Amino acid sequence: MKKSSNDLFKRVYAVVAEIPYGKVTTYGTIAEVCGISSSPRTVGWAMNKAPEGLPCHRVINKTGILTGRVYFGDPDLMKELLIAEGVEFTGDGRVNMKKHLWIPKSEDI
DNA sequence: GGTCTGACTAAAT
DNA sequence: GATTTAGCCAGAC
Repeated sequence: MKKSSNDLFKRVYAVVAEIPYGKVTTYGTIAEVCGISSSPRTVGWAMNKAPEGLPCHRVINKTGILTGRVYFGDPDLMKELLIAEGVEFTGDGRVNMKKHLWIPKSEDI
């Protein structure tokens, strides 16, 4: 009975689901908390299959760019959602993670 | 069962 | 300074 990987997915979903309102995080941060700091791709890939109700729009890349925004169905939907939550954007179209970057805790999972 | 891709990141060229 | 490769984990074909 080792579930091996399924547990990893649960961690990723748990972290993303714990992102507070008006906050954002990065794939690398989530991966690090999940214990796979070397594979942030796995986190993003999990987002691809993320179930509904998961605020995956609060998960962005380290540059602050809304990656995978097209996967929402509307390329601007992701940005609109963050703006609606009070997240600030820079003139470059990037998220002001300096103020809204939220770092989860492994003990919180 | 082997191969490939994938919403990332960092280092190397 | 910008582009490309390499690394990693897990699922889909």
